[in-house]
Amino acid sequence: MSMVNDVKPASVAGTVTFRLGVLGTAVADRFAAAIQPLDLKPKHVGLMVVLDTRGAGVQLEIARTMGVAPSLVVSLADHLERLGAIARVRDAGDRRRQLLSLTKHGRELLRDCHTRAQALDEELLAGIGADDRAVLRRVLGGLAADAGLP
Amino acid sequence: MSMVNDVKPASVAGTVTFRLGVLGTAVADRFAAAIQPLDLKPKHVGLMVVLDTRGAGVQLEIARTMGVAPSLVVSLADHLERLGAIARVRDAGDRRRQLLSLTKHGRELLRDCHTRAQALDEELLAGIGADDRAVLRRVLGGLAADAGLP
DNA sequence: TATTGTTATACTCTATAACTATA
DNA sequence: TATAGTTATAGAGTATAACAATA
Repeated sequence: MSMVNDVKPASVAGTVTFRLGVLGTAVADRFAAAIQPLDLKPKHVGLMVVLDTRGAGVQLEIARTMGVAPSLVVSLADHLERLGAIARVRDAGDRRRQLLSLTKHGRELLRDCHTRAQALDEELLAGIGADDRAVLRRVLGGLAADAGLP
Repeated sequence: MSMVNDVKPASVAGTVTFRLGVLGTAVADRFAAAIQPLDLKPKHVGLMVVLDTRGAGVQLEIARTMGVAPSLVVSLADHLERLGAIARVRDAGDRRRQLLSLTKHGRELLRDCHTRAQALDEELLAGIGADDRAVLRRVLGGLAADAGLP
């Protein structure tokens, strides 16, 4: 049996739902500011992460994975293509399909995003001990997996 | 010394920054759907939480606490006032100021939001053990406090 | 003149719907 | 006729700037 009780929060402010929502918004804003010099927004990074995780993909499937409208994938991909971060190639077997894949430059950009995100992690987690950090990473990873996110 | 190493994630997808951003957005969307029947949006709840936590307050200060523009507090407060969730009273000492405070109905609404958020917590944390839940709640609370959030 | 709140306006993000090309 | 992608349009959310009332 556990030494730690799962005490329910006394107010909405203490729920994981509310806290994740508020913190997520604040953190996303800071991440957006950190990657602005790269001419990227969080959703661009999200698309690149999908390509990095699942390999090259077709736009409609990427839209489903990201939980956004297909038309949004078009504009995100347009921008990333202009930056030289992704390549768009027609599927020879079905010429309606566009296959998106990360370029070398795209992988470099993603690496740069990683560095910047790690710097924000350091600020964010400055007051958190190593054990708690590890639990946080593991639990957030599990929640993301449950939600079908990369 | 700790038994658990603070292993750095190998890609941006594994950073706390990225995961909080993505999860926060997803969770906020679900919370928004859950409170829609109450004619509330997450920012309305945020404003009520500020009033519940810090007591009655002046609009400009509330805007700073929430990290939003003062003009947004006007429209949020307009809506909450129409619902009968808050009262707006002119400060007698400085008649420029409006003092916002939760009404009885506002506290009831907040209680209802709490119930709905707890239900989402149960879904969200279904696969997480009690110890991990407790750590998650504590760490998220700490991060929120560090960020000056309620 | 400075400050609080409000109103007017504009911008960003994103979705829905119409359209094109291919199957 | 159905599907992948694109373009056009519209709506939500929010900020900035102009304005009004009070200090």
